[in-house]
Amino acid sequence: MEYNFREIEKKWRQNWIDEQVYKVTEDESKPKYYVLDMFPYPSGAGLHVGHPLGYIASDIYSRFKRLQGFNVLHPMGYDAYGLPAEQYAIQTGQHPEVTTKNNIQRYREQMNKIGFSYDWSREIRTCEPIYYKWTQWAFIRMFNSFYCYDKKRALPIDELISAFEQNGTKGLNIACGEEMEFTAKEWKDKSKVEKQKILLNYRIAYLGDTMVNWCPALGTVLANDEVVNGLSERGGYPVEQRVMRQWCLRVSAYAQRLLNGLDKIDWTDSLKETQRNWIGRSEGAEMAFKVKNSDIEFTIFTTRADTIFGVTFMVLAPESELVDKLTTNEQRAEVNNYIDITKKRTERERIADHRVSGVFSGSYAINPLTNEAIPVWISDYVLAGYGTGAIMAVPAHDSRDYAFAKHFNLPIIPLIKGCDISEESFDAKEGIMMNSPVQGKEIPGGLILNGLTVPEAIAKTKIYIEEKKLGKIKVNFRLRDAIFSRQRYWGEPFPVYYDENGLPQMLPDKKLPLKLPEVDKFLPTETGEPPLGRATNWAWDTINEKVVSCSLIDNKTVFQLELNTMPGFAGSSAYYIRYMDPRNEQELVSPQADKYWRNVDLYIGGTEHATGHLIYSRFWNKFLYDIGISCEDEPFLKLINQGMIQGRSNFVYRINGTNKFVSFNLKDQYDVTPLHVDVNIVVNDVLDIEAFRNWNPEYNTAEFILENGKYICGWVIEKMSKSMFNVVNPDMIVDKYGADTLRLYEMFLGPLEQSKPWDTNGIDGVHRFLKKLWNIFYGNADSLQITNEAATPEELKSLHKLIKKVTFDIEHFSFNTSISAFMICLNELSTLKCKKQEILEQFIIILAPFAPHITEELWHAFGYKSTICDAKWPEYKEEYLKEDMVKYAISFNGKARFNIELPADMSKEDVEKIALTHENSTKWLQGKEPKKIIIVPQKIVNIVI
RNA sequence: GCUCGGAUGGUGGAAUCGGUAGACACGAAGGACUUAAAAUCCUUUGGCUAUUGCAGCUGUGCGGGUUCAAGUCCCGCUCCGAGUACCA
Repeated sequence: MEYNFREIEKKWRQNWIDEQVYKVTEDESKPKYYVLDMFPYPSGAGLHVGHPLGYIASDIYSRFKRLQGFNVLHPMGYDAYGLPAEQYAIQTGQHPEVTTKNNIQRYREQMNKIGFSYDWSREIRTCEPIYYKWTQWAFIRMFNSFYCYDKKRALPIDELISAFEQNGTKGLNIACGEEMEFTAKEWKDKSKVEKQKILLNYRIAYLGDTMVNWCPALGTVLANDEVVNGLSERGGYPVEQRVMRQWCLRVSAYAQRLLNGLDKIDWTDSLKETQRNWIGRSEGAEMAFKVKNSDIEFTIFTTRADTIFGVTFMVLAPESELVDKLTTNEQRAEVNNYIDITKKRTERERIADHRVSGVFSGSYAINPLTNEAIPVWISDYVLAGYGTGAIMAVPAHDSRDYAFAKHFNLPIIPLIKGCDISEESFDAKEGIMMNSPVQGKEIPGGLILNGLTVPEAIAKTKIYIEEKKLGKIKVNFRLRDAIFSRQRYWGEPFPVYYDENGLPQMLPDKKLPLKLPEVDKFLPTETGEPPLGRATNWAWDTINEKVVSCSLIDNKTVFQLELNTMPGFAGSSAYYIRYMDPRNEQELVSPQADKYWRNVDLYIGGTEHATGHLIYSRFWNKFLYDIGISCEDEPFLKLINQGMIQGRSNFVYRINGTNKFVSFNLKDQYDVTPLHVDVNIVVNDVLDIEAFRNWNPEYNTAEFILENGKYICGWVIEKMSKSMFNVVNPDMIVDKYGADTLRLYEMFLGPLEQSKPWDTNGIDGVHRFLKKLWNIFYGNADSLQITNEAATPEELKSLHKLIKKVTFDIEHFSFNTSISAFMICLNELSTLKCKKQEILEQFIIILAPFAPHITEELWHAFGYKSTICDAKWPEYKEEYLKEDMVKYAISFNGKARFNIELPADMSKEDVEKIALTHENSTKWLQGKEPKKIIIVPQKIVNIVI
């Protein structure tokens, strides 16, 4: 009987759906294991062959864990809100919901064909109200919380209000936008509106004025990656920097916890490092500088307090509020001119173009350690958003300050003995201090750093600053708060309306979800409002607590609802929690479900989410942990990044000016143009000439110059894309070879975490393996050719070697090597002509996670029901693996010379004796006495002469 | 610039604790079966030298080092990839 994979796979796909074998529920009798894939954005192009890589790996792991007796939660869903569907809607008028639904259906069909063991009853879609209700709910919780650094957690905002009422801001160590100070009395005297405004400075979800990329032509804020060279990625319109009032999440409050948490989780070092860099903790000091002839004082942040004696100027960011205060009348015109110029430059331009620019403010600051007056400059190399937006410049020991000083001819004072600063600054934190203070400028009782090493100087300066109250030790983070508003249609609406004072108010929980309204077009309004401004029913009636027509807005009881929507990461930040209890309408997750499933044990996905989703998710989870919803502080215990699958494009070579094509190895003899050719009509780099003629009418009459009767194509690795004709669709592979072959092949391609090109050149190998397996069972017969004879030691050894290897490999996510092991074992078994059920049964079980369809069919042929229900992962037994004879390599001075086979239980001394007296040994020893003999058990006997 | 990876036959890749490098697979060459093709099976396959027979040398990007023994560990480079970037 032939291996008819099409029929087998179809049959079992249906059976699994009918029997609901993948449905899981909380089961206290079994240990839980949660395996999660990063859910996809359902794009119009469908899945290509690169998408399933991680899904196959996680599926193998899930099935493996299930066979080991774990209760495995393995869900899938869709990150359904997003830009492409909205852009498509703008162009075609097609509602994004319709496009999204169609795309989801296609994704689902494609995934079903690959035989994944998802519990589809738990499917979630971020754009469905039953799901986004809880995104909105969590947002309201964040609005009603603040972050306390002392308790290291989020707390209800009411606690902050009572703290203000009792002591004002005294003694509070809490996350905020700008530092505020007031007494309890001052607080009580403030109006209700003022109080609300102050509270926004502390809420975890807050409305704040932040610098954004604003694209006037598109009428929306753009994310950094949507802006290319100062122009919008879509349409190429200019983008400007603008301060806008936006919803933000105070992610920065969690910076230290996000950093600490990395030590507790099993992620790759490189990914942890990426997150550490992104969080960017830097320890330093904040120091106050007085302005000469003024009572103004400003603070700067520095990690090099030790270089204070080398400060020769100060620099303010152009956006800093201090600029206006410190600019003197003589300099005002010049400063304003400079500010105007920098405003027009986009963030991109500033980053791309590092030319030195700046302007003198006219003011001088007083160095608190030397009492010298130093000029205050303004330059765009200082960023408003980091630290205090002001720096002390030490040109001798900072390359940017150095460039600035050289350009404007400002003094440079070297502080490290022997450093050469004629060409560039000396930035390293090493060496012995000098000029600190400069000889002859010592202040009685002042700080002296001369002769100390840099680390000693840093420590001493910090202590001095604190003692003299010149400043304080401060830890700064690069991690910034997340901007949470988008001027988009296709996203979660905010459960927010604006009251008569323009202050945001949350909708009551019981009225959630606030559903996305219908609009006539998916564009901004004529007055520049976001698309939701087009909705006619988008006002909140506070009396009847429902959405009503905008025409009823009176700003007394009926108010405007928020017009922004939430960004893409809103829905993906806590989806893994929702899978635990996806249909619960009363709670985000029931405490029972949460306590059972806890968090994700294994998360597989791409590395591109390192500084986005994986930071937001950890933040979101920590918040839910603080408010008692999630019982775990970290959401993803182990994380594996699957590599990207690149395209492998094929080329044909057309002789210029003709319709003649020359084979790859002969092309150098002609004047040719390489042309992309559809990889689907090329097999092992050999062109299917007939298919090529039919591929494009232009090539109907094409002629070919062949080598060895074949047309060989050239190839190159590039991104998988339609325009390169290198997109390979998984459906096609499933159709041609079957899902099991696709699964095995994608794993066999190479290490999971490595990026690699898709290349079907080796797919026959794994397909042959499955055919060979089938032939062991059926051969040419139509009935099973299996016996009940007892297995021989050789057969048992081959099998148990395999069990040991595959168990180890799966646990280490080394799927490519386990497939090799299957092939080796199958070859051994066919050499032994093994047809024994005892052996083959177990072979089938361990292959089941990799190739579920064929194994299910063969398992069923044994008379069992389903590997998913009645199979158990076998344990290997060392006793079967024992070798009777051990091969020793006899080596002289580390060079292996010959092999001998000796009984495994022979003592070291006897092995030594035999090795030395072996006839071949005398040749190498030449009568000399060996200096040393080293025996590595079961491997090598090394004789040192 | 900084951080983190990587470099092994014609190709994808193995070598899990420093122990006979090249498993497994593809491709290629030769052979068997077949009217023929497909499918299947067998042999060879890092390079060089030798080949009637054994065999020998060399070899994991480059240059050093440690060790009886290095693809693996240490030092110094080269190249490639990823992330990040005026973060004071």
